[in-house]
Amino acid sequence: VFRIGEFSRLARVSCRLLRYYDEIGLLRPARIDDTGYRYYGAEQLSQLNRILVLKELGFSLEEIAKILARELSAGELRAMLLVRKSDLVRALDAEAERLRHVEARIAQIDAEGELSSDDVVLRAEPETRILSVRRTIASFAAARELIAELGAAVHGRLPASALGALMCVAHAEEFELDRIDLEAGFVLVAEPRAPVLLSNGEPLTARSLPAVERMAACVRVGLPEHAHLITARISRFVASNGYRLAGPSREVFLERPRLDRMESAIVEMQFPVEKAV
Amino acid sequence: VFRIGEFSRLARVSCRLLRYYDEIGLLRPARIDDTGYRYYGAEQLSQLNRILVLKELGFSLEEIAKILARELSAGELRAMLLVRKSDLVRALDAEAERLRHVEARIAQIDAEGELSSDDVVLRAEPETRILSVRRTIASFAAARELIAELGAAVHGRLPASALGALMCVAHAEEFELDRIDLEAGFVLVAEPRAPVLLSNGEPLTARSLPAVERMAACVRVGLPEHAHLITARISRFVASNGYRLAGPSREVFLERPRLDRMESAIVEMQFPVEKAV
DNA sequence: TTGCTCCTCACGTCACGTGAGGTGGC
DNA sequence: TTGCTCCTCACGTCACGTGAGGTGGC
Repeated sequence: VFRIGEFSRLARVSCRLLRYYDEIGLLRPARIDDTGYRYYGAEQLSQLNRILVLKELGFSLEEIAKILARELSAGELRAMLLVRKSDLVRALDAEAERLRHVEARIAQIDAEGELSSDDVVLRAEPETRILSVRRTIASFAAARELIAELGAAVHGRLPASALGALMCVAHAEEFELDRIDLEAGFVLVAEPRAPVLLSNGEPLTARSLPAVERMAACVRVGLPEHAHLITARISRFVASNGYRLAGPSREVFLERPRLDRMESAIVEMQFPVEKAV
Repeated sequence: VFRIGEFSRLARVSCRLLRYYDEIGLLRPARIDDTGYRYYGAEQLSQLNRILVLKELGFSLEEIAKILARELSAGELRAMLLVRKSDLVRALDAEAERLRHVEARIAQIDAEGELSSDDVVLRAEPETRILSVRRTIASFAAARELIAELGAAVHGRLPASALGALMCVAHAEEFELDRIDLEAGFVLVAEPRAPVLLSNGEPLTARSLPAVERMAACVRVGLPEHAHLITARISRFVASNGYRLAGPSREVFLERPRLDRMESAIVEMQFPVEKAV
């Protein structure tokens, strides 16, 4: 029979852990004398090892208590293990990706002498409903006109609360300055009840932008003409972290833009990416 | 300029996070009015994204604050990233191993209909100094005699505080009941100052048992003749989790055994294992 | 006036680690 | 008596989540 100090040395755990497990009722000592000293036997060592094994498998102490009390069926245990397994697989993937990011940053310091404090974030985007038109246009000025038209079409036709941010989707595979395949529209918070028409009678289309698992995003302030700076930054991020572009890019106007002050427009540029294997 | 709610939606973080970052001085809003409302601008969005990027890389908020304040050189950053990288590699390994353990348990439930609440633990053992003799013996009774001899040799020759547990090391590759290659001795807490001799004049040897990265261990109470039950349990653990034996096994007597009551001896059986690739 | 948004506490999280201050046993 | 071991609080951890209870702005 062992006092807590020796028992903790045998089991290679801390005294605090043993007192804690006693406190929560997970592992009670065989005996506690009237001075409060805890005494453990070999039986407790087996019990403790069982607990440590289950802890290693990823169960919480609360779950372990239930398992030891045989309150869980084999089926329930199996289900818990399956959940744990898929969690582990996901965690492994995420950790491997993080490792690549860390390696990319080390390479960056080695190549450039410093860690550029980038603001390119990677995140998941859910599916989004938008109300839009798609056109091939010849200049940034034409894009600006299209946006103005959109604003006019929507004005008063839809409750302000039904509309989210203004956004553009760049569909062209190759970017040509005089032939931009552009979709422009508004994020929809609620579906429109009636068709919305442009001044030329052309209707806006409500459709879904697909969900994107990995969206590389970066905020810029300023004219669309300056977008290539951000594009370059994102490209560098994408390349150095082992991704590649995977679909049309988006520009989300975080504030409703004022056409006379586009130089202070706040835009998030978004590029869908995927692992380049 | 955005209030906290809209800003949190744009950045896809919680208001609580923004208030917390304000509280710890990591990201201050552009302006706070006299009612306490926080106002954020596009500039803050970039800052926040930088923070999120660094958080993703695994830095703590405290470290991020230092990085943003440019209090760390590129060299220091590189060093931190290297540490982070090796942590990640280790974590990946450990997670993969945990995944195999979980899979083994699922397979166990599928095969046996229940989760045996095993008490086989896996742990790292440090190098250990022991004072021992090695002999080929013909029976368990001979082993018992050897242990008795050891106890007599040590009695009074070494301070009790210098001696740890009694232990045996089973060196034989193949286990033959009548030719057991057995090493028996005591764990050394302090080196002996003078040679310690057996009754026949043979000296005990002080030597180091190598450190073992993965030691599968299980406690048993009872006669050494019953050890095969535990051995079988450990073998099953080893096989079903994708390990294989890697070196001589050990028996550690957690309590100094009384030769007349070996049936209540408390012994930890230890088997070094390695990944079976 | 009614929602909606914002505010500041303040507790909870999970499994202990780490003292502080004091007592028991040889 | 002196160490050594044990005891019970009680706070700290890390980065927020989650109410409670109340106010500001259109």
